[in-house]
Amino acid sequence: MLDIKFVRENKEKVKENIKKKFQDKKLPLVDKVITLDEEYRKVKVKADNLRKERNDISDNIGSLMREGKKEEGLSLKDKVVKINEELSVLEKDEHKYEEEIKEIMYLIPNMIADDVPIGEDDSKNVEIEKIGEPIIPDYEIPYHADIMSSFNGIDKESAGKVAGNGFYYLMGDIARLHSAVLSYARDFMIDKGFTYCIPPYMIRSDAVNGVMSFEEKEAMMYKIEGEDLYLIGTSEHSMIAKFKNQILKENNLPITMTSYSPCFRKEVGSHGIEERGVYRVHQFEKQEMIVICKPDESETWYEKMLNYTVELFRNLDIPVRKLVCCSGDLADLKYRSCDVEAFSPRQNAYFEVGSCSNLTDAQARRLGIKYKTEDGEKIYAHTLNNTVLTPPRMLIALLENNYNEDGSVNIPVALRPYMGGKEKIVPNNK
RNA sequence: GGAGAAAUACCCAAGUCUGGUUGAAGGGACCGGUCUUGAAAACCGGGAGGUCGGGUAACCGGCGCGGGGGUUCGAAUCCCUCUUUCUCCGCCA
Repeated sequence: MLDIKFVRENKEKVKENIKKKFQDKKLPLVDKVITLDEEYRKVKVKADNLRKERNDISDNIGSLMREGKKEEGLSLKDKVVKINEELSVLEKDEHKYEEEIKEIMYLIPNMIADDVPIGEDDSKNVEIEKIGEPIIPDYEIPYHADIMSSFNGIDKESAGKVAGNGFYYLMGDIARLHSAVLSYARDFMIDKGFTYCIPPYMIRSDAVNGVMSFEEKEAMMYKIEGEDLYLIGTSEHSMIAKFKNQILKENNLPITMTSYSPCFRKEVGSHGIEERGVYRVHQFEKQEMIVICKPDESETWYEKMLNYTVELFRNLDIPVRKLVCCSGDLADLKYRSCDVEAFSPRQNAYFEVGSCSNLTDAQARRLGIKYKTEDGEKIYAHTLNNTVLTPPRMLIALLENNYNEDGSVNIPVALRPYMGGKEKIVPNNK
């Protein structure tokens, strides 16, 4: 969400930005919101003046009553009644304009960084760096679900009966590996100075509306029947909403937190749920990192956060690449974003395992997250979020990159303490 | 889940019964000063948060006492509703 004043003063820039994002259908909204804003301010001045008049007369009545001049006081009532009649019309308009303006402001995308590559969709995303040497062994790497099966580590059939498509049972070493990577990720981020947090897994509608767009909500969020509660799609939702309507102290910034949560997603839309594997599912778990900082620090934090993810994957011997999101693939609140993709030796390709984003002050303005400077000035903070890692997707990368010809899977050194010291896990039938 | 109490500015807190000179007493913290080698204490003085709007500006105005709505000429104060906190009971991992 942009500042309406910014839109007023930078009309062409805002339009240019919309074009860059290939959302030309939103172009008329800019002029519309500027007109609405002008109308709104006109009405507000009128209404403010009337309210002033009403307050004055009412005060007057009060004084007269106190002095015992009851008749005189009561005779002024009619005036105020008339003012109130006039006012009730204006206030309706005032309210209407406010709502309309807010609605449009929610639709106008955040300004994107100057160096974001221009492109319509994710096919135009730009690889900027590969880290780690991809190794494709001369033996075949099975599909991840088949690797898991060989360990008796997955049961999607039962999950289908119990919960439906898009769910899974993980078992034995595979389940343990799942917990191990999460624990490792947690400790990794704690070592980077982040505060570990376990947030609510359900949030109210006002929190939901603060952290995401209406379309996102419809496509992602599960609602609890009969309650004003939604299952979170990522802990970022509860973590950022935590600071809603708060004025933070400057010396408490940056706030750096790493949160764990299960994530629930309807995955309505383009891709749908895949039949066999655990790549796209309704429920998964995630270690997340969020930063709330001063505006001039957000770009530095963005780089740092992105590199933390890369470092973590490298610690687990998984080759990755950074893929910068192009303008059209960037969600409306984002200033810039970069996906981290892990190498799949089975497909000889990279696949998405995380996403790092700088939302500048767009999310903070929506939620009212500010900080107070030493001079007493209140400034919207910048918010950033990034995936640390998400099993089960992480398990796909881990299993494929550490798969041996005999079907066993090596455990990276960093994970061994979380796996009872095992150097590798071996399929049940061997 | 049941019964009761409460939410006032950065913090504590008066005002709510009995609506009007209360946008809010008092204190703490804060800022300036006196004293002091410096600091603390004491004393003197100072301004009060947030947000929207008008104005080149000085400045002016609206909203605002947990959120939303209502009654009224007028609401911190009365009514409804939601949220949160506390106490007691029940239930539970």
